[in-house]
Amino acid sequence: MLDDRKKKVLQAIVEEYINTAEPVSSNALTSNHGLQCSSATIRNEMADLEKSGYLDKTHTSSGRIPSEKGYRYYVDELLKDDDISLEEIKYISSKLETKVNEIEDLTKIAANTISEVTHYTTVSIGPKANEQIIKDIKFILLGSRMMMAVILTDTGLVKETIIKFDEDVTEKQVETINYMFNKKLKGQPIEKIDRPLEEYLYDEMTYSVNVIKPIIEQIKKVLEDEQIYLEGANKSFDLPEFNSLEVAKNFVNVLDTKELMADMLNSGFADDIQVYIGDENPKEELKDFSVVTFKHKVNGKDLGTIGIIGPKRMDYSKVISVMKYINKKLKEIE
Amino acid sequence: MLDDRKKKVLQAIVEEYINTAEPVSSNALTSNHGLQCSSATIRNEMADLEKSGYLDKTHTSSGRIPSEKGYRYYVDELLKDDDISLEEIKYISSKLETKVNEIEDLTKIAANTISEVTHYTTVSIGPKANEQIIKDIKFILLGSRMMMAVILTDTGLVKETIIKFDEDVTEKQVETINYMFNKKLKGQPIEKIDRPLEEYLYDEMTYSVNVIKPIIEQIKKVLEDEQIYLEGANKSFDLPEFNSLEVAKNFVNVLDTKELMADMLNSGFADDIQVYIGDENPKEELKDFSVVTFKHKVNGKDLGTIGIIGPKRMDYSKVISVMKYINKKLKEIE
DNA sequence: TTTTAGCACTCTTTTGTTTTGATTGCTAAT
DNA sequence: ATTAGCAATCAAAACAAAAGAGTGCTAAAA
Repeated sequence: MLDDRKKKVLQAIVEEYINTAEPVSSNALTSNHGLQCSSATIRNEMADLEKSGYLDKTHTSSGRIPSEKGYRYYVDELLKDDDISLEEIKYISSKLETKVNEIEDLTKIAANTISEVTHYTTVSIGPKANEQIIKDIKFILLGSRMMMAVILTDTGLVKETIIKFDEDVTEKQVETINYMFNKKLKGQPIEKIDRPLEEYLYDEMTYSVNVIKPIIEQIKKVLEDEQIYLEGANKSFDLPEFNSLEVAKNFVNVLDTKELMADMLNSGFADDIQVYIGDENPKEELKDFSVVTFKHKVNGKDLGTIGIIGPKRMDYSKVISVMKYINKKLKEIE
Repeated sequence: MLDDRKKKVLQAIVEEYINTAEPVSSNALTSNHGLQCSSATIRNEMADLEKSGYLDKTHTSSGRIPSEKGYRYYVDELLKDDDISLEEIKYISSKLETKVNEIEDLTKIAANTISEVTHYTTVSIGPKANEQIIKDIKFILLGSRMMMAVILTDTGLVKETIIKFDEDVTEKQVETINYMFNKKLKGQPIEKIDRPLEEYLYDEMTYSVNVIKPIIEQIKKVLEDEQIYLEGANKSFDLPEFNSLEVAKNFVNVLDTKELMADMLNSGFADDIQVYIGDENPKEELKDFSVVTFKHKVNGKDLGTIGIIGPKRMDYSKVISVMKYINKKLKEIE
C-alpha cells in the first residue's frame, strides 16, 4: 500500500505528465503540488515508486513518467470525478436538449459533445437491437416488388429496411404478412426472428419462399448492421504523441477498422464507465492507447455505446467527469 | 506546343515520379522509357520543360518533379485510360453484382471497390434528392405521436424519416395527410416541399400547425441530410508524402470536415469524371492533394458522387481507368 | 544544327564529434 | 528522516566534414 506522500507524488506526476507530455523531474514537483519537501526527498520517493512499478523512466537520467500500473492506480484511487466546469455543464446540457427523432441520434449527439468538451476522438455505435423486445412490426408496400419493414421495440428503437422481391407482391399478401409477423413476434425479443420462425411461416402461409425468405433475411441483416460514428479524429493529431508517425498511422488504421471499433465498443458488460489503459485493451492494436467506454442503458437495455480513444496520457479526470455527467443527464431524459 | 520528344520526356518523368516519389534524374530516363538519347540531351529537354513550367526542381542540383501544369498536361494529353488489368475487371464486376436494396448502397459499394483497386482513400455521398421527382409519399402511423414518412422518387431513391409530435395524431388524420401530400406533390420535384406548400396545407386542412409543421420540417431535413462515407483512410498513410506530419495532419483534418467533403463532391457540374490537381481544387484546404470525382448519373439525375483523394502524385492513369470502367458498369446496371 | 562527353559546381544527406543542459543517484551533513 | 551538494549519465542540439547525386555549361563530335 502506498503511504500518503507517495500517493501525492504519484498523483502529481500523473497530472503533470498529462498536462505537459514531458517526463516529470523531481524539481518540477517541489514548486507547486503542495509537497513540502525537497527535490532530493522526492527523488527518493520516485525511486521507490519506480521500484514498485508505478513509474517508468525513458532513460537513466530522465524524469519519470507514469507506468500503466501508475495510471491504473491513479484512475482507481486518486481520480477526481467532478472535474467539470460550469461552462461545460451548461454546454453539455444545451447540447443534450436537442430534440431527436431517433434514439440513435441521442448517442451521436452525446458522442459529439464528449469529443468537443474533452478534445479527444470518440466513436459511437447505436443500440444493439438483439436484446430488445418487439413492440410492433409494420410492412408497407412501396411498389409491386418493393416493401418496407418497420420494427419498433420497447425502448423506442425504430429500425426500417427496404426489401425487394423477384416477384410481385400484393396488398393482400402484405396484410397477411403483417398479421402473421405481429402474431408471432409482438412482445418477443428480436432474436426470435430466426430460422424456426421462417420454417413456421413457410408452413402457415401459402406464399412462396421468394417472399418470406427475403423478408427474414433483410430484417436480420438490418438488425445486425452496426454503424460506427467517428467524431473529432483530427483532434488527436494535435497531441504530441501523434508526432510519431508510427503512432499516428496506427491510430488511423485502428479508426479505419470498423470491426475493431465495433468489437471495442461491444466488449465489456458493465453498465457503467470502463477504462482500458494501454495493454489492458482487449485488442492488441489498441495497446498504445487508452480507451474509455460508456454504455448508455435504460432498464438494462442497450441504447448505444460511446468510446473515447486517446493517448495513455489521457485526461482521465476530465473524461470520466464528463462521461458521468452525460450519463446522468441521459438518464434524466428517458 | 510540345514536340514529340518533350512529350515523351514529360510523360516519362510524370510516370517515374508517380512510381518512385523521388525527383527524377536525367540519367534515370536514359535506361528505359524508350528515349534514344544521352542524359545530356535529356538534361537540355528538362531545362526547356522547366522553363515552360511543366517541371519543377526541389533544389538547384536535384532531379525534376512534375509541376501542377505538368500533371495537368499529362492528364489532358498523355494519359492512358485503359490501365486496368483483367483481374481488376473481374474483381470490379463481381463487386458491382452485389444485390442492393437501396441505390445509395450502390454508390457505397462502388466507392469501396475503387478504394480497394486503386489503394487510395475515397469519399462518397448519396444521391441529391432535390433534383428528383416525387413518385409517391407514404405516411405511416407508428404510435399515437409518432409517424414515419416515406418518399419515393422516379430514380428509385427511397428516403424515410420518423416524425414526432407534441399531440396525438389519428389514423384518420394520417389518411388525409397522405391524400393531400400526394395530391399536391406526386410528379413534382422534391423542392416543391417548401413554404408555399406548408401555407397551402394550413389553409386546406383543419389540423393544427403542430402536425403539419413538424412533417414539413423533418422531411426537408432528411432530404437535405448528406451522409458522407469514407473508405480506406489508412491507405493514404502508407504513401511517402504522408511521412510529413504536416501533410498527414492536414489530410485527417480535411477528411474529418464533413462539410468540406460534401462541398468537394458537390462542386463541378459535369456528368463525367473531373480531375482537380493541387491548386485547381475549389477548396483551399485541398491544395496539396489531387482529387478525382465522378458523378453517377442516370438521365441527368444524380445517383451519388464518388471522390478519390490522394497526393498530387496520384496514379491518374489507374484512377481514371478504374473510374471509367466502373461508370460503364454502373450504367449497365440501370 | 543537334547531340554528347566531360567536368566543375551546388546542394542534400549522412556521418561523426563536441557541447550543452537537464536530471538522477549517491554520499555525507543536518 | 531529510536535505544539500556533486559526480555521473544521457538526450538533444550544434557544429563540422565527407560523400554522393545531379545539374549546367563548355567544347568537341556527329
